[in-house]
Amino acid sequence: MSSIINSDWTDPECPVARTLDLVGDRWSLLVVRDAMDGARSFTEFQRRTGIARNVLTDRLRKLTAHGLLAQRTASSGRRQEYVLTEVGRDLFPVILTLRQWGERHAFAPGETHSTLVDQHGTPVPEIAPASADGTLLDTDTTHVRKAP
Amino acid sequence: MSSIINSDWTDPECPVARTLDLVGDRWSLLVVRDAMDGARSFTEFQRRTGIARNVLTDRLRKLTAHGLLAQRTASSGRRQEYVLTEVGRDLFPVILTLRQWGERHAFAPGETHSTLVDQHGTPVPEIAPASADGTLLDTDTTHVRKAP
DNA sequence: CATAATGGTTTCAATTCGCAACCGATCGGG
DNA sequence: CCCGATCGGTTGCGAATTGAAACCATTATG
Repeated sequence: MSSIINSDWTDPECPVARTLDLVGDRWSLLVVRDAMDGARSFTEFQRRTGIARNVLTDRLRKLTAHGLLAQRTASSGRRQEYVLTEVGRDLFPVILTLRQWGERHAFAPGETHSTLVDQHGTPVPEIAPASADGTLLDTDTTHVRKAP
Repeated sequence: MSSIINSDWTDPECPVARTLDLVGDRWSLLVVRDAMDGARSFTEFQRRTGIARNVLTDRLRKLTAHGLLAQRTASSGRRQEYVLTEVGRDLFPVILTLRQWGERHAFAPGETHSTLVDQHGTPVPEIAPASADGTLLDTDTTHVRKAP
């Protein structure tokens, strides 16, 4: 379908661009979202995302090739399953901030949506980026320093 | 080029999916990244991202239509410019977590990359999602609760 | 006035995507 | 053990999206 290895980056020195080169397409992050919420099998990913099967094949392979997913034999039986690696699980803050932005801006007031809760059923608080001294940070108070 | 209004969501009740419906393509988040770092003009976005001009036209229009960018007349002169709205600026945590994941996992050890710093030039600390009581949260300690 | 830059639009070829059909291997029930 | 269902894909094809380049009207600029 398409090449699995991607070693020419859109913008090699920008970490944002590199991340998007790896997971910044229409479906990869939804696959990761579902993996975080318990999906392991091809069919389960397909059912949850609604992605076309050939495209899912491609995405699972790419995510695996890039080390975000691992394919291992299911505990019982011979079936294979896809599980998040530590690298893949580390996308948690990305999925969480996407979720929180969506909750704030992509729903009409009063419209219901799913929520992320912790083990006690308590909703996860909103992420608020802050500097080391605790002051809140945003676009106006930060800037990119180019690599040396 | 393509329809500007998007009112049939991939997965209507999931905020992650809704956000990705709005900005989850190859280029939109890079446009937002550059807008956060000072780009305002068509040419400047084109130069920084390297995106094809017709696609850039489409993305700027979509981001504007969805309220992440606003098109206003530049302070001096007659030229137009694109600026982030409050909604667009609120993607800051998303861009930041994408950046931090990239820094951790998309660079070889010792490879240099740009860095996000605050007003004092101090690097922005890593985001660590935590529950209200302060315990760190990750994929294993949270789950999605479906809308009621 | 000539030239260049800006902010696009148009055209066209190449990729990518979505859909449906197909397929071999396995599972599960009778 | 046989039949049907399920799993995990692959294949083929038409449609949609993208990328590259050329073109163009409207300002700036020397």
